[in-house]
Amino acid sequence: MREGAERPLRADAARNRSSLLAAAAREFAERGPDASVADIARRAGIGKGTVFRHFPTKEDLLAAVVLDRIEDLAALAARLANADDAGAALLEFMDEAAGRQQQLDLSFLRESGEVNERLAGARERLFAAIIALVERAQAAGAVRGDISGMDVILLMCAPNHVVSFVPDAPPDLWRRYLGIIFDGLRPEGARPLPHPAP
Amino acid sequence: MREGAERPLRADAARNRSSLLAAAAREFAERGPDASVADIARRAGIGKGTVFRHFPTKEDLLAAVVLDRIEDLAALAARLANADDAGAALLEFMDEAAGRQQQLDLSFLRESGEVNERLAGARERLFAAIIALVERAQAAGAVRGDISGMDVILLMCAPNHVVSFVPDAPPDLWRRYLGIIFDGLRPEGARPLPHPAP
DNA sequence: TAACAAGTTGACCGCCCGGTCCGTTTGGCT
DNA sequence: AGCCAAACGGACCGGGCGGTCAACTTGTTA
Repeated sequence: MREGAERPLRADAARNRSSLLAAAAREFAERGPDASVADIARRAGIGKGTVFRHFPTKEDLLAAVVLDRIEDLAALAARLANADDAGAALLEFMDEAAGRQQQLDLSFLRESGEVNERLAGARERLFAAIIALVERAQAAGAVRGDISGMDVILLMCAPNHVVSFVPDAPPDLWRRYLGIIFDGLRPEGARPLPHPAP
Repeated sequence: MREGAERPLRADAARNRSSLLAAAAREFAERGPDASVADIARRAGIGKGTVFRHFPTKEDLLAAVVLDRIEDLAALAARLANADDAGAALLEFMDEAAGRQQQLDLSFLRESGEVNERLAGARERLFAAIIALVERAQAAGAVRGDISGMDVILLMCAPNHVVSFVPDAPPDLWRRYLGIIFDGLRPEGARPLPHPAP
């Protein structure tokens, strides 16, 4: 049998796999990366052993969920890459990004970075797409010049994190903080920044 | 024996208590609120049982550390309350706040909120002082009008959090993101915010 | 339909954690 | 010095975690 030739999953296995991924996505989103495998399995309606048959490690499961998110965001960024209003495109990207990954914050940045080959690749593609969005927005004069793409990547999820501390937050309060942060990215009234970008 | 009349600690107990608090502060700052009690005890050079003699619960220990931070910040805010330049005072407060509590983020906002009476009181005093700083800065025209004190409280620690995701971050990279966020609080170029303050 | 590989399962393992307990040590008072 | 309450410390406990395994079930293929 060749390396790349993967035999198709059995029907029940494929069904279990997809409900497992869905359950893991919900559970990680709600409880963070420390959600227990047993809870995820229960939520997916499968046994704990089955989880480890599909993913050798909890970290691999998390990486699979994160990979989905990354590819989702990369597709979004690609779709916005040629928008007419580059500034609005960047804002829309940050808005959608924050909205989609409620709570599953930047863990995809460092977590399992070297563990998973595909994940590292997808992350690079996402980063490149974001950087392109930022540079177009800068060229259009919608974003200050002393900002790097990495700045946007880092600030992207701050709204969700910030909101996670208010007890009964309305579900779109994060938009308020995205608004504030995005205003900080605008050229109007920008002060020189005290430290170079990473 | 009266209620309020607390007998003084024995000399060794007082010594242990303070080194315990110091170790806990360092350990919580480095590893987050999930730092283990055993590690803290080892770092303080005392037995695990001694930790629980001083604080009945790990959460109480964390609350004590957090209380220190809160009172520290409240004193800072009080010192800046009458500064000449109200805008600079607010910026300095956020700068110092972010700098002092490297990584021990906003947990003090919700964690152990109702557990500890003193902590809740100190938190209210800190909040009031921050709100006063913000209102003075607004009156001076240094901060946009549609911002509440709570916004500043929530955004205060975002720089630290954001920076915690970059692998080998220089120790004052957070200043960059504080700069961006603070620019977002300025009146110049502010767009209307999409959601009311909490 | 018969037979087998692929898939499933929950009991089980080792580990680490917060918290308890009691035998031991030690500082303060007379 | 001698006493004792206060303080100490580490073995210990119960619980939950990630991960394993061998017995069992099921989809697929001929």
